[in-house]
Amino acid sequence: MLDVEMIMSNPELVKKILGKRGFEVDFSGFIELRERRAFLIKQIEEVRALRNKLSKSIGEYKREKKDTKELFDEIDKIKDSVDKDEEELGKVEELINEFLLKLPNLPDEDILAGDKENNAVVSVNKDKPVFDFPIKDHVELATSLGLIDYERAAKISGRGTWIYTGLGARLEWALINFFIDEHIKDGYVFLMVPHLLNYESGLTAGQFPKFEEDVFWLQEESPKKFLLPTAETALINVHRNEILDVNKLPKKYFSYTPCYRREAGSYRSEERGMIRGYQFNKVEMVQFTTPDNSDDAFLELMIKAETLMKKLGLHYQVSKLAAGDISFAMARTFDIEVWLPSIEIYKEVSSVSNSRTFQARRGMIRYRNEDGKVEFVHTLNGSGLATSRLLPAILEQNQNSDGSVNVPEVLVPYLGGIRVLQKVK
RNA sequence: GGAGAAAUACCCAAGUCCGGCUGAAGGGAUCGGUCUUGAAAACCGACAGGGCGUGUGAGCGCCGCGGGGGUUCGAAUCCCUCUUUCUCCGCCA
Repeated sequence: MLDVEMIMSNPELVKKILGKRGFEVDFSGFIELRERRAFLIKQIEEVRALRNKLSKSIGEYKREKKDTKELFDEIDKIKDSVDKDEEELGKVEELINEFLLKLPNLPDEDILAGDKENNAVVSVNKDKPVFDFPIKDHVELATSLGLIDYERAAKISGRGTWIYTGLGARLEWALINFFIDEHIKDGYVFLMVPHLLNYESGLTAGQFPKFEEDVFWLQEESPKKFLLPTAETALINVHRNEILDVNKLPKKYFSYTPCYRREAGSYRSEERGMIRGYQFNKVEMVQFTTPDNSDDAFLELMIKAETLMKKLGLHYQVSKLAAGDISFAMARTFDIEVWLPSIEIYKEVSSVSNSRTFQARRGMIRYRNEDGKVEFVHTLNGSGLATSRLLPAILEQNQNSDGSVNVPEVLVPYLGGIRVLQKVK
């Protein structure tokens, strides 16, 4: 949610900034609605003030056993005059809200306008791995090493799914455990959250109303619930409708959850295997901070995500996303993209974002500053990391000519000392 | 899944039967002070927050007793509805 005062005081500026995303708006109708709202509120409140005064007098008169006829006559005069205004106000506010909920966040000043093509690589880790043998893609590697079973997954569920089998499951779990341990070391609080969330949570996180079609809904539940598309949706809502103590900020959380996404129509040919599925694993970090601390928090999340990648020894690049590629609720996003040698493409394994006050406004997530004033927190999130996408990259980047795969050093302890994934005889 | 009870401020809790002097008793916590070498205790004092509107401002007004709706001149209090929590029964990892 954007700041209404900002829109009202400088609609042209807001329009211009949203334009960086390629988002077209016309605020003229909105401004009229806001003006109408102010007018109606004034009318309604005047009548209510009078009515309250008279009602109070009736109470007093009755106690003193005085005649109240005069007061009732006066009240009769104003009795129904607010009903119509109240009804109109309700409608006006609904329209205002609807409009506001459709506006995406304002990209930060340093964010480039335009779409994907304006994403900028800001750093690269390690050189591209070179192979002196014909390489295999992760589907081939995972299948031949007995790590993943796609066919049986299709049997028990459907397309866009897979089963981690044996060592494959252990490798995936090793990644998750490694990340969990790293985050705990850094002082982040581990939360295990519900996977079924209510509408309000999706609204605060910024998924709704625009992306209601992108998540899985449970038909039977009332009120309706959806499967979380990322742990962020749950984590961000932990402090919804709360006023936090400034001394307890920043709050740092992380969670591991599967992420459930419909991914309707988004499948591309190179995304076979585990690159895109209806369910994938991800460890997610979230911070609630004061505005002052928000840029530092962003940097911290970036460094944390990158550190994990470096420890895994993978070749990746960091992209600063252009305005049009930044998701709806965010003001800035940097992606960490891992190299997949088989398709010669970098694929996102982490997305670190700052929503500034966008989510906080939607969810009324606030804090009391040193002066006792209540302000919105900044909310940030970052994957740390998407394990299901990492596993293919590890297989492909670490493959040997005989079809075996070297386990990243940091994962060896989590795999009971196994250093090389080899074909089972 | 069935039956019942409840939701009041930072926490506990009264008020709800019988609508008006209740934007809400009392206690705790917190903050400030007295006392003390310091602390504790005791005592004194402060303590509804928040949203919205209006005003340069002190302020004034509107809305707030789980959410939404209704009855009424007037609702914490009466009615409807939803949500959540607790207790008991059933089922179950």
